[in-house]
Amino acid sequence: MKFEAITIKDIAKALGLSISTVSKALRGSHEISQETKKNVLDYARANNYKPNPIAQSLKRGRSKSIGVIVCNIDNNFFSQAINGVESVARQKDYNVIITQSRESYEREIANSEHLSSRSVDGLIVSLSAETRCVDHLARLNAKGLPMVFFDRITDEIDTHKVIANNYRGAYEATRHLLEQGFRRIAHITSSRSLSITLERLEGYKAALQDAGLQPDPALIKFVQHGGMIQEETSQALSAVLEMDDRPDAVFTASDRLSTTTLSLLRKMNIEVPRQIALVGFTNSISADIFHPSLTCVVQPALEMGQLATDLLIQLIESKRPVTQFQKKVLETELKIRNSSQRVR
Amino acid sequence: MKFEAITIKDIAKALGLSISTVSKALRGSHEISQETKKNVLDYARANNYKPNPIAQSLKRGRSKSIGVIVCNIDNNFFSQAINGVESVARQKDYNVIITQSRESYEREIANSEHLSSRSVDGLIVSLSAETRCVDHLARLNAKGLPMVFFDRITDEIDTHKVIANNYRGAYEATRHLLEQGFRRIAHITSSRSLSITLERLEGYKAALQDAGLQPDPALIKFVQHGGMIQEETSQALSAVLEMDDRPDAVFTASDRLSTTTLSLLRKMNIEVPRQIALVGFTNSISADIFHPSLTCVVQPALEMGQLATDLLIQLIESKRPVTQFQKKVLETELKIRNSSQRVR
DNA sequence: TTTTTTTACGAAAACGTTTGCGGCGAGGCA
DNA sequence: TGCCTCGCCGCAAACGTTTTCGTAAAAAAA
Repeated sequence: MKFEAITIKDIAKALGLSISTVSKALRGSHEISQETKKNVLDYARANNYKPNPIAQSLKRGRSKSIGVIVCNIDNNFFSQAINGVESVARQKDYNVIITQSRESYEREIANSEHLSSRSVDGLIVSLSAETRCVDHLARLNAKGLPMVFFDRITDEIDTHKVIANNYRGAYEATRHLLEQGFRRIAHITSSRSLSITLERLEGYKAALQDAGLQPDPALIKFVQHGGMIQEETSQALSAVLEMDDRPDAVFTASDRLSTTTLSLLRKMNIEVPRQIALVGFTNSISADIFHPSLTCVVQPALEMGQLATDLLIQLIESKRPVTQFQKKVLETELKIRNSSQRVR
Repeated sequence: MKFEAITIKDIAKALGLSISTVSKALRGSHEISQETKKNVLDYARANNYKPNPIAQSLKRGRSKSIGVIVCNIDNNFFSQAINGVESVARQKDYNVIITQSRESYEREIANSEHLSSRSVDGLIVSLSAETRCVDHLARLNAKGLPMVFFDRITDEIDTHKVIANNYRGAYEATRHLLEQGFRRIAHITSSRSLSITLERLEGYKAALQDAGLQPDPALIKFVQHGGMIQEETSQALSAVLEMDDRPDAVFTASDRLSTTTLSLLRKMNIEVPRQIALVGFTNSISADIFHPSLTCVVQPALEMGQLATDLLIQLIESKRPVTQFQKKVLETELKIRNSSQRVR
């Protein structure tokens, strides 16, 4: 089962030229005559010659591919972001290798090492919920592997970062609930170790405080695996629902968390928003057909993916070591729908 | 910005051995003494030696990577399927390179050629909605590139195929609507050229006929880009809704089509299922929180991805040319929810 | 004409592996 | 002692490129 393509050597033999001449002709070198160039190019086109990218990679020490590590591809936010990555990468002739950590620290390490040994030219990373230590990535970065973080970033590695304005998104979501008249707003969020968790938590707290309310720690629940394990979300939700002074609204901080919470509330026959209101962070394209339609903070996932890829390729192709890194913050959008409407 | 790792050559130099001895020791060859092997292995481990996969690819003519072509990763069915692909591939130490055709014939061709020139060892393909001719894939397959089709397959290329039992899925969905008392059931489906379209259409028709009803061609609408372009879906839906003898139920044949249809009905203020019932093909994990919760045919996406990958790797690693190909058909599951309940 | 420059090409090394083959020393056998 | 076998290892070619350098012949300058 061998798959053989035409090589430079074949062209050289066919045209009675040397390998190096053909190579140079193909790359348009000035030291080859117009006539020879034309001959080579014509022959190459006619025989559908495609340079072997593996040989090129070996020779050039670059593979023209970038690795992506996300927790989960089966998630609206990340699939949209990857869409963005893919579009930019393709346009600049890079391949994309996608891997999933599934919120596991172990798998994140394995993936990063595997990708680097596969000689990707750079990495686009969104950290797993379990990750507390980023040494595995710091090591690779120190060795010269360019990387860009997006969404779930870390302060410990100095490189480009792309995030949504999580603070503002959360602030506005919470303020919206407050404006609707809700007073006890629970916050169900992801693992404490994630940057997005902290940022969104701060936005939530600030909105409460600006409204003269004191954030109640009992109303803040951390879900270890970001909603991937339904049982965890269920426990967090039950905990706040069983409180004596039950909250009148919930603000969920991630995609999976939001849909799961809505689903659970429905199973418990708790009416949204009459008995409890809900605002979530989600990029689901179906949020408008949920029951009730879900008010949500939408992140510019596609743009984030594109921007991260742009920055990464910039890093990869930069002649001299880059020392000035940027942290791009893109605005979110609050889509107000029924799940947050006050019912009188 | 160079990223340099330790090579066989470094090990050889350090231990005063030849390159070939080191290589053989690392691969556990019998012609190397136990002692030397141990030395080499120990040194390699101590210095975190990782063979350069690019050099190995070049030498061995295999890249240990497989390419995937789907229309759209941002789609529940496909992201789940890719999940399956990734899990099996990873386990067998293959890389996965994912590309999207976005339902474009051109992009499908470009992707397949790009992947084959990237020397993937095999391809997992689900055809685009625009694709009518599969010569580009047939050519690659004839040249010896193993491939497995899933979901949207073709009869024109003889290789392994993995599909859901679309006929039965559609049959049961339609029968369910009939049992609920609906009589005029519209069918909104994808491009005529897709295998899934035909199979689901046949199931739909058969159920009607078995119930003594004659399928009405006017009730069957084909949407060219499988729901990717909302306007097309909107037109198809409007067409059936504006009929004098308006249908009392709709059966949508794909993921995006189903969510879009529900969304559109809602925007038109048409109550589901009171004014019109709906059953869809979808793998959305949120179908239970839709308004109304959506009765749907669920495909075993994960298993399909896993199976396709198993078969592909089998093909890739087979010593002798495979001539007997299988077509695996996995059962779907009908999840009955509110959108198909008869309201009296 | 002779010398210098330019043009156009080829030889060969290199990227990091794998692998067939040949060699060398030691031990076994006659 | 001579021959064969066998265990262990190194040499070198190969995978398909890119790139440096060398070198003919042709063109320009003297």
